[in-house]
Amino acid sequence: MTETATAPAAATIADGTTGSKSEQAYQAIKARIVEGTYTPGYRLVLAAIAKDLGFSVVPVREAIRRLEAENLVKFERNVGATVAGIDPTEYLYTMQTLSIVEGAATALSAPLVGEADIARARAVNAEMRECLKHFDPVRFTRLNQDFHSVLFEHCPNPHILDLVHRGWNRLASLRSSTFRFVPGRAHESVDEHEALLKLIETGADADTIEKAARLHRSATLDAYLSQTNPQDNTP
Amino acid sequence: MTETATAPAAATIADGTTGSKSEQAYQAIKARIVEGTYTPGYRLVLAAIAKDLGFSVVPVREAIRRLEAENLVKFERNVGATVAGIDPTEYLYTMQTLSIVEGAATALSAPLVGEADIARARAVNAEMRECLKHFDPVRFTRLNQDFHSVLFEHCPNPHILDLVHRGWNRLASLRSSTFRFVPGRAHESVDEHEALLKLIETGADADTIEKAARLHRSATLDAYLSQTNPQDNTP
DNA sequence: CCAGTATGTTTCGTATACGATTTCGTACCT
DNA sequence: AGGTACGAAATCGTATACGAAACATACTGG
Repeated sequence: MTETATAPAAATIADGTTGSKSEQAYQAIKARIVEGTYTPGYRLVLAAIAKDLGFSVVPVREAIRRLEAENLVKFERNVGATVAGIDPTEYLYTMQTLSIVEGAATALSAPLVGEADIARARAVNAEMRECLKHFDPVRFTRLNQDFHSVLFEHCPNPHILDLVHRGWNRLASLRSSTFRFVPGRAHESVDEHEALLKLIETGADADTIEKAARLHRSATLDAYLSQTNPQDNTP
Repeated sequence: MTETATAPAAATIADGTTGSKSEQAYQAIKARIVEGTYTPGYRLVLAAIAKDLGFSVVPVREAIRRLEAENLVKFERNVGATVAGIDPTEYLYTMQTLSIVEGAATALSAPLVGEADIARARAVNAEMRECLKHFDPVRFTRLNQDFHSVLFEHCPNPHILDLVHRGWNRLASLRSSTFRFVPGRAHESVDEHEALLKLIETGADADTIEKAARLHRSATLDAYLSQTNPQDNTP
């Protein structure tokens, strides 16, 4: 569930055959970024990574190029690649984009969400509510992703789904999302989750679901913004 | 206006210094795809392109990797890359995605669209109306892109804007869009353009504009679908 | 003591080379 | 005659190697 496959269909490899080294490198580096081994700003030196993974720099270069296209790393000519940290502005852009594509994905996915899915989502949300007491932002954020994954993962349009995954991946660099900064938002979030589930359960129309999902996300963004209003570094 | 820069900011190069060969290769290949020199299905042989461009295969490989991430080319392991033609299913996915992101971009862009922009858009639309008589789908499609570019290009969120560009680029492979198949749609399209302009002019709220822009696009999609309903090759 | 230049080190960019894999044509067997 | 197996050609994947650019540092002249 926490798995966030972003690779285009052709590159999706499940069995033992791990694919080309280029592909392996891509998976490996992405994993390290998403799981936090490579923190934002970390300098990705080609030779070092190549040696570490055990093959030459060429596959590593290709992998990094792909990660660049996904905006997971920032690449500068003749200088090198660094893990793309998210400054407040980037965070805003990413969240706004995600609110739109995830809203759409959730709406498109809704008719295909079965009772079992609803139950699972509700279970996750219960865990989140439980988690509110001994508040752990990292765990809470992971559950949050699990919850939403259930709702949008059935989206029949793979392009949109891919965009949603990419958005979440970018956010994964900050381990704890907004909730670390705006703990109050966590409570509201859990409640909105339940409301969203009710909408899907009762078969509300697509537009209503889309709006709800979008608002749910942009509310998180707004909470963050009103928290950190003094900052304003436009790029 | 017809320019569709998709490259990430860092790679945007305007002056004579054309940047790395990798970058040059990327630009060159993309240009050939978009302008139709490489038609869908065209087989991109590394060595051939490298020789043609005058440098080795390594930069070409990287370029193709980037194009793959943009879904402009399809890449198959140990087989090679081909220009990603768009089959009906892909067309559907792309148009649906575009309807969503372009709708959002247009809405976000609307408050920043000035009178000059409106005038320009209206001029383009007049040309389109003119073009309806001696109908030329290719020209019409290009004007169509110009028109919409004016409306969404001010979108303050670069991520969303990038997604819109990518969508248009993918569609660029089919030179003439839907209008070749459903000429009747062209008339409606021109009328809807005017309606959209009125909405923006009068400062309609974001939601209204977004819906109008989205519907405008999905109507084109629907026209195409009802035209070619017998086909149904799910991937 | 500071500024500007020279030098050295790190890291990237690209070319070349060779092994691996697929594809296609042809000959052979049934 | 049709299908299968083998082999050659084409093409990709990766390693290695070397030149070029950027960054850090030390040195010299004012």
